Amino acid sequence: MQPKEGWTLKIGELSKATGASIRSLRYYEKQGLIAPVRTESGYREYHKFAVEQVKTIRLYLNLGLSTEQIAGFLHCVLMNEEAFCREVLPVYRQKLKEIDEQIQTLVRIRSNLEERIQSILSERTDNESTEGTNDEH
Amino acid sequence: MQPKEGWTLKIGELSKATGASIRSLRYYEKQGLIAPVRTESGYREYHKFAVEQVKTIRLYLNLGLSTEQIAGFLHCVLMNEEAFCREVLPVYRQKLKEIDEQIQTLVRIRSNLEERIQSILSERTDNESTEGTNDEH
DNA sequence: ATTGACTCTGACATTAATGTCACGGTCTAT
DNA sequence: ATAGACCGTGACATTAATGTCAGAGTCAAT
Repeated sequence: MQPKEGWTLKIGELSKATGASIRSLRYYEKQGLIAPVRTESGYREYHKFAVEQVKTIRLYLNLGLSTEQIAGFLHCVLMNEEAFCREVLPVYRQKLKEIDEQIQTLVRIRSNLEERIQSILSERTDNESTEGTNDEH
Repeated sequence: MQPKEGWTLKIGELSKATGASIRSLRYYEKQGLIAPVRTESGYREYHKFAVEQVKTIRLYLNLGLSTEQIAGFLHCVLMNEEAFCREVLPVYRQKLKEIDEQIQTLVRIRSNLEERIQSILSERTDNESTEGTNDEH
């Protein structure tokens, strides 16, 4: 049964669509990050939006945030329940601050790295004229 | 024995100077991230540079990099063995790419968050004139 | 009705980073 | 030389995220 129009996914389909393992999807659910409904027979039924949601979750996870941290603001970011979210404003602000810090940190690392690269490059062209300056990719 | 001039640290001192636990410092060593020398009696003796090194390590760890990944380029970043580092250039470039992606992602998340905040704020002043517009900090 | 692909739950395993505890050696001051 | 603070190793525990496996139910097609 191909996902027809704007429909629901079973867990295996969602897994393939997002790259997250089935195991992980169930884990995310237990952590309160996604909430599929259930069919009569107990199968998980995911809204099509879940694809984006899960991708977002994985993205956060890759940045070193924990499911707990993510859970702290994800229902607001993902679902559009602004009304419900008013009380959550300080949380947003806090997150914003944290993200800013992370960005700063990354930028610092980035320029550090770039400096290193530059210094290697300049030393190289210094000693060995131009040999192996090719990008190997 | 206070660290006099440009001297060495024992593990406890390094721990206090960096915020990393003694346990973690030993772990970093086992992972090949730092290499203190040993006194006759077997005590670890850290160079004063180790303070910066460890801070850098923790920074990377906080960004979700593993000790293994860090080890992959840290000897180059930390020690100034550029000559030895030439072969490691592609690794640098790869990292740089990853970091750029992470930054991009974060920036995206950031503006998403900011949008949310704005929309909550505007909705609020929309409905309730000016009540509770105070920052709760 | 039977098969095969999919799903469910639950349990156990694993990896990374860290904590903690036990037991023993070291260093310094008294 | 004895105490107290520090250090060494090794073992076991823990947390987070994920893998894997077992036993059973579901669904679709034949």
